[in-house]
Amino acid sequence: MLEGQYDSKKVEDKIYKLWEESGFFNPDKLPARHKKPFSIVLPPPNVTGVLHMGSALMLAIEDTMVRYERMKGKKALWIPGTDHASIATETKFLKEKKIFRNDYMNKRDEFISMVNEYALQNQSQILRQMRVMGASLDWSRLKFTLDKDHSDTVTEAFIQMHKAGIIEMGTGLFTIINWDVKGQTVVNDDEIEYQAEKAKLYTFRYDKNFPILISTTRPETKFGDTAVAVNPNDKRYKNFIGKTFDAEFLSKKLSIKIIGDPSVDQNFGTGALGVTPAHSKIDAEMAIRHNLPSYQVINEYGKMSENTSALVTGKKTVEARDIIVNYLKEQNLLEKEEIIDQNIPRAQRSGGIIEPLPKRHQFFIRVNKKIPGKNKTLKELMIDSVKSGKIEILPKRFEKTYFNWVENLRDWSISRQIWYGHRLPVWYKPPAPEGDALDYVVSKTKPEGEGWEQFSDTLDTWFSSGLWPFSTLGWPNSTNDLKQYFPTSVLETAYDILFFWVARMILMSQFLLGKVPFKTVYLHGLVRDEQNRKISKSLGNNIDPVDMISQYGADAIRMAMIVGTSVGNDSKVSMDKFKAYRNFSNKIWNAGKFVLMNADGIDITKKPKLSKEDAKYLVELNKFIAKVTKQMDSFKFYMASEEIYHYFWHVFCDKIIEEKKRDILSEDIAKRNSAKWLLLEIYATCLQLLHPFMPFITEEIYQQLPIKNKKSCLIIEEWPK
RNA sequence: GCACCGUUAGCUUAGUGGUAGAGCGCCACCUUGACACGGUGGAGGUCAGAGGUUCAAGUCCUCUACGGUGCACCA
Repeated sequence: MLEGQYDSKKVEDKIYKLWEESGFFNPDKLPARHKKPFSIVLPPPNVTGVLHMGSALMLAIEDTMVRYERMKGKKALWIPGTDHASIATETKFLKEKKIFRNDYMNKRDEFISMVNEYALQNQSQILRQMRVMGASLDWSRLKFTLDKDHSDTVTEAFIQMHKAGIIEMGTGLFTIINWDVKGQTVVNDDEIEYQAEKAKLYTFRYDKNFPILISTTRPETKFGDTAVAVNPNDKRYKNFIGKTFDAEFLSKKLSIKIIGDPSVDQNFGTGALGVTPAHSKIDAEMAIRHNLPSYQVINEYGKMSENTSALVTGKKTVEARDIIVNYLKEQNLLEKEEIIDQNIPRAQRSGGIIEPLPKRHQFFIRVNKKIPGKNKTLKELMIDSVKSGKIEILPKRFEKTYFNWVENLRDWSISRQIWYGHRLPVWYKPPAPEGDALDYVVSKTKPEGEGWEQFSDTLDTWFSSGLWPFSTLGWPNSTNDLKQYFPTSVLETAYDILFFWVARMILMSQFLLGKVPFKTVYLHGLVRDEQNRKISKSLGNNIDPVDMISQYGADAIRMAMIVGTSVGNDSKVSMDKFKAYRNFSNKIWNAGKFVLMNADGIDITKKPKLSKEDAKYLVELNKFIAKVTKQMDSFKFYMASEEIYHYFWHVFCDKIIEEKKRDILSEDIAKRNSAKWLLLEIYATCLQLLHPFMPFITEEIYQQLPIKNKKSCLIIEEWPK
C-alpha cells in the first residue's frame, strides 16, 4: 500500500531492476502487439567525463519519445553507446594526468592502453548514470566506438570511400591544413574557434629597392612570399603586373612576382598583399592559379625554420615578429603601424594557436567531387536529403543554417596526428621519400611482403561518429536489425553538433547506403542556469544530474527539464523547478493513496452506470487524451507534459476528487460506485499519460493498482485512447 | 559583412489573425479525514518601440533599439 510521502530513493533502483528483468527494453522481447519498428540511436556521450545536464536533457527527451512509442504499440528500439572521442579524450587525459605524449614516443601501445583505461572508467560511470535517469535503453545492444565491430566498420567505410576516389591524399605543398601547434595535430575548419583581438597591421617594403608597399599582420611569414598580389583594376599597380623583382627581406633572398588577382581588396591596407602560399589557404589558392612556388618558413612547433634568416631561425613566431619589426624600423622600411581588429584562430580542444601550414600525406574527403555512378557530389547529396523532405529538421529554422553550412563546406580533413582513435588502414614502406609522392596501399590488413608499415595517423573522431546510425545496426552486414530499424525514426541531439555530427551522418549514410540515416532530426537547446549562463565547470555553476536525482528524484528532474523546453530552444534549470516537480511526484503519490483507499470492490474493466456528472467527466477525459496525444505526435513534449500536470493537479485533484468526496460518502450505492470507478479510471489513465515523462513513480504505483488482467509492467501498457 | 532567433506578469515562458494563459514566486486566509512537498481566494501585463496591412494584430509586413547565436572575412 502507498503510505507516507513519496520517497524516490526507495523506488527507483527497484523499479529499474524490474524493467531490466522484464526484458522489454529489447524490442525483440516485446509482446506480439508491438509490430511497427521505431528506432533511435542514442548520441553516444564522450567518455571524457561524467554526464552533465545537457546529457540529462537528451536522455529525458529521448526516453520520453521511446516510452511513448512503445506504449503506442511500436517495436521500440533505443540503442545505447559511448564515444571514444579521440581528440577530446586524449587532450583531456594528457591535461588531467599531466603527461606529455612525447615521453611515450616509442610506446604507442602503452600510451593507448592508459588512455583506454581512463576512458573505460568514465564509461562505466556514464552507463550507471543513464540507468539512474531511467533511460529505457536496450543494453543488449550496447556499443562503444572503439569496439572491434565498429572499428571494422570504420575501416570498411574508409576503403569504400577511397576506392571511389572520394577519400584522397592531399598534395602536401599546396594543401594548407590547420595545424594545432599545442595539440600537435591537424584539425578541421569547424574545430577552430575565433577570438576577436586587437592586432597591429604593418605597412612596409621588403627592402629599400622594392617598388611596392605591402601590409600584413604577420611579418614573420613574409620569408615565404613568392608574389605580391594586387587587384588587376588597381591603377596604382597596373604596370607592375607580370614583372618579377628580386628582394632581400632581412638576409633572406626572395623572388617576388607581381600578380593581378581579383580577390584582392583595393581598399585594404595598400591594396597590395604579399602572397605566402605555404602559410595561408587563400594564398595557396592564388599560387595554384598563378603557378607560383611555395616555401614553408614556420615549422610544426610554431617556430621559424632555417629557410628564413639567421636573425630569427628557431625563434617562436611572435618573437620573430618583434625582431623583424625592429629591423624594418632601423632600416626605415616600416611605413605605418596601425591597430586593427582581428580574429585569432585557436583549436577548440587544446586552445592552441592554429598555424596554417602545408603538410604531406594527409587524407581528405572530397565534398565537391562527383561520386562515380551517381553523378552527384557529397555536398549535393547532403543538400538533397533535406531539401527533398526525406529528412525533416526540427525546428525548421535550422534547415537554413544547415544549407548555409553545407554550401560553404570545404574538403573534410580526416587525418589526425593523435594516437587514441581509429588508425588509418593505409600502409607504406618507410622511409617516405622526399616530396609528395608516396606509394601506399589501402587495406584492412598488412599487405603481403616485407617492410610494410601502417600510417601512424588516426581518423577524425567524427568520421567514426558519422557511421553510428548504421554501424550500431550491423552494417556492412545485412542484418535483421538493419533491415528493420534503418533508416532510424528520429535523431535527437543538441543543436550545437548539427554540423559536426548530424551533417556527417547524412554524408556517410548517403554515400555508403544510398539512404538518409533518419527521418526526423529533433534538436534540443543548451541547458543554462537561473542567470541564463551556460553551464560549465569554469563558471562553477555545474549541476550534477545524479546529485539532483538523489535529492528530488529522477522523475522530478526529468519533468523539470522537459516542461517549458520547446524544440530548439535553450532551457533553464533551477532548484525551484526541481522542487516543484518533486512536489508534483508527491501529489501523484497522495492522490493515489486516496484513490486506492476508495477502490475496494471496484473492477475497472466493468464500467458501472455512471452518474450524469461522472459521465461528463469521462467525456472530458477522453477529449483531454486526444489533445495530449496530438501534442505527443507532433513532438510538443513541453506542452503535453504541462497539460497533464495541469489536468492532474488542478482538474482531477482539486476539482474532481474534492467533488467526489461527497459521492463516496453518499448513501446511494450507484452514486458511490460511479464515483469510485471514475476516480480509479482517471487516475489509472493519468499514470499512463504521465509514464513517458515520469516513469518511476508511475510504474511503482501501477504495480499496486487493483486492476484485473493488467500488464506486467506499465511500460508495455497501451497508450490511452 | 550576411543570416537566423529572441524581446509577453517579479522570474521562466505558452500563445502561428478573433475578448491576454500557465508554472514558480508574492499577498491574505485555512493545521478540513490523500497531500502544508497541501487547500481556498487574490494582486500583478499600454504583449520592446514606431509605422503599415486588416472589420480585427502579441500573432502578418517594414523599419528601429536591445540581447543572443551561426556563418563568412580576417592582408
